[in-house]
Amino acid sequence: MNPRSKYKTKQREILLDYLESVPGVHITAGDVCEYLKKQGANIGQSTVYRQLESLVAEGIINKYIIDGNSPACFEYVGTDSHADPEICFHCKCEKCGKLIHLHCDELKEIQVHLFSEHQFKMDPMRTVFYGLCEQCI
Amino acid sequence: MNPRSKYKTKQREILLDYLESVPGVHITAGDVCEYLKKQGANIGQSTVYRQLESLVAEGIINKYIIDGNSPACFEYVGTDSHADPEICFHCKCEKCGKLIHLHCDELKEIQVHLFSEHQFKMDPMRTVFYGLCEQCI
DNA sequence: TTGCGTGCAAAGGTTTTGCATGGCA
DNA sequence: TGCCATGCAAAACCTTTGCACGCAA
Repeated sequence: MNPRSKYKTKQREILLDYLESVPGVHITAGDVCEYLKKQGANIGQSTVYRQLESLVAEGIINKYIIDGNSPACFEYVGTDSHADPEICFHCKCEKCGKLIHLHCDELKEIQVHLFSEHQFKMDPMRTVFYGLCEQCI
Repeated sequence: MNPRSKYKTKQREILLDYLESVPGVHITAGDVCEYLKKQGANIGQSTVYRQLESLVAEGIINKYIIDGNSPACFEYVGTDSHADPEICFHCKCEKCGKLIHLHCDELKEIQVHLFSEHQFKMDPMRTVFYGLCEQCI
């Protein structure tokens, strides 16, 4: 469950606090660095990238790639992995950036289909549907 | 429809011939450059990138962004714009990194479902299913 | 002749990595 | 004490851009 967070460092805590304070907002690694510098917490950019990578692996934040050349976006999604057995799917609007959480049984059939027909075990936590939301269509 | 191809240059023709010869295959800009160099057709990489961009805009090839850091993938889809463009879905193995592309009608129903039930217009070009492939399960 | 396409090199920006140091447990 | 995390700088990487030249129409 916690592939990387063996140590609880000051830097990790600061970073996590910040991400937690802006839920539902997508932030780039550069944004994080800039913000931290303003706060006087001078954390190296390598650390920021490495911690973000860890947090993604732990499922605490999500990583979104909207466009190949723009920097990746991160977003806090919480730590309640143990409490929620419900599988959650994500839709990300490419235009306004909105993240939509879906709890839909029908979508679970994708998993079944991919597994039985294509021998691919899809991971709903990591998979994001990109497209346009209701308002942006 | 043809935003850029005002001139029909030798380079464009060579590039298009190559792409046309490998339909349904994912190719990166780097792959193209390497192949062309082997063939003795020394086309500058700027030209490759610029032509690929044009061809995407014209709808002759598709561009897929699988992962933020890996290079973008291109795929020939043909010039018959009136015909039904073949939609391609992608599965990426989180373990071995293998990319599987699927041409599956059943998966198209996801699009329909997401649109009719959740008012979300999913973009297959950008959406990637993450999980584990047959060998890595 | 006109001006788009090309090619080279260099820049651009994001992310990763090497290595010595520092800090958590 | 042992090992992981950090930080700095530099590298790596893909892609874009500036500019002069060449070529299609």
